[in-house]
Amino acid sequence: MSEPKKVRTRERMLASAADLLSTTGSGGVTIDRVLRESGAPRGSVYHHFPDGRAEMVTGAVALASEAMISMLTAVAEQATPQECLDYLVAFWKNRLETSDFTLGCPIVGATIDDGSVPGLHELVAGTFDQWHRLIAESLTGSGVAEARARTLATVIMAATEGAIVLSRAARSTAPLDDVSLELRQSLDAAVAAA
Amino acid sequence: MSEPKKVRTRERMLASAADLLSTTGSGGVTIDRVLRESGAPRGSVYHHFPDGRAEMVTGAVALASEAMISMLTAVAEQATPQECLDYLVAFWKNRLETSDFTLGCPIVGATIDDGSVPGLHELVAGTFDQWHRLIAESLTGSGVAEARARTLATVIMAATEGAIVLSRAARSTAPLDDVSLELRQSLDAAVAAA
DNA sequence: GTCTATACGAAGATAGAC
DNA sequence: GTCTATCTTCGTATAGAC
Repeated sequence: MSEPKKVRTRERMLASAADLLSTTGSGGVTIDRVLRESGAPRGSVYHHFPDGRAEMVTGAVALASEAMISMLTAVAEQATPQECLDYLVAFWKNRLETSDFTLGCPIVGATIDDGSVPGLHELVAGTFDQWHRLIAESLTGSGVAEARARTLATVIMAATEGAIVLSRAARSTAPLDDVSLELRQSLDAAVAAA
Repeated sequence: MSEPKKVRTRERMLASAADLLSTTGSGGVTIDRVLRESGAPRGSVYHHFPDGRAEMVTGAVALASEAMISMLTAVAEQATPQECLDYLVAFWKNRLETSDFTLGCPIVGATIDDGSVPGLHELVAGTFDQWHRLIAESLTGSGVAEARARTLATVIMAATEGAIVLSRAARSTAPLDDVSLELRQSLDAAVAAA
C-alpha cells in the first residue's frame, strides 16, 4: 500500500500544473508555483518528475487531454451532438465561473509557448487532433457527411476555444453563450440535412 | 531633431514586446528578451518605461490594439463585411505563415496572464470590446439588425481567435480556412436577411 | 519518499558615471 | 539617452542526509 500516496501526490501536482497552464500559459508553470498550489513536498519533485519542469508541463497536458477525452467519449456515447455541445459549454462555463474567470483551457495555454519544452508542441497538436476526431465522429454518427463533419468539428472547437478566451477577458460567460447558440443552429442544420 | 530616434527605439521595443506577447503570453515578455529581440540598448529601458516590465506589456497591448483598430476602421470604411472578413483572415494567415506559426494574437497572449501586471486585464477587456464594436458597426452598416450584429460580431471574433490558436498548434492554416468559409456563410445569410 | 542545503543562472530594478 | 555595476528575488537543478 505505498502506491496510493505516491499517485495522489503526483496527480495533485499535475492538477496544479494544469491550472497554471490554463491561467498563465506554459511559461507560467514553474516548479515553485506548482509546489505552492499543490502543497506537495519539495523533495518529491525530481522523484515524480525526473526531467523536472518540462516533464511537469507535458504531464499536465496529458492529464488534461485524457480528462477531456474521457468526458467527450462518455457523453458522445449516449447523447446527440447537440446535447454534447450543451454539456461541453456547461463544463467550460462552470469552470470559468467557479474560478472567477481565471481558468481557461489548459491546452490553449500550452499552445501559447516559446517552444522550450521538448515534445510539448507535438503533444498539443495531437491533443487538439484527438478532440477534433471525437467531435467529428459524433457528427458522422448522427448521419452528417464526413467532409461536413470535419469542417463543423473544427468550427465548434475554434469558436468554443475563442469564446473561452473572450469570456475570460470580459469576466462574463456572455461570449460563450452567444457562440453556443450560434453553433447550436449550425448543428441543427447539419443534422437535419443528414 | 532628437525626438525621432527616441520614438523609434521605444516603438521597436514595443513591437518586440507585442511579438513576445503573441508567442509566449504576458509572462514571457521579459525585459531581457525584449532587449535581445529589438536590439535596443539596455540603458534605455527605464528611460522609455519608468514602470519597467509592466509598462512594456501594457504599452505593447496598446500598440497592437491601435494597429488593429486602424486596420479595421480603414477597411470597414470602403468594403462590405464579407470583404472585411476576407481581409482579416488574410492578415492572420499571413502573420502565421511568415512567422512559421509562432505569432498568434497578442491580445490573446495578454489574456493568458496571472494578473500581476496592473491594469492589463482592463486594457485587454477594453481592446476586445472596441474590436467587437467596430465589427458590429460594420454589420449594422450593411443593414443587419443590432442584436444580430452583436451576436455575429462575437462569433466572428471567437471563431477567428480560436482558429488562430488551432492553426498555430497544427502548423497549418487549415483551421482558419475552414472557419473563414463557415463565417462567410453566416455573414452572407445575415446580410441577405437585412 | 521526503528533507535540507547549495550552486547556478535568469530576471527585475536601482544607483551613479558618462 | 545611454552605460556599467550591483542588489535582490525567483527558479531550476543537484547532492546528500534521513
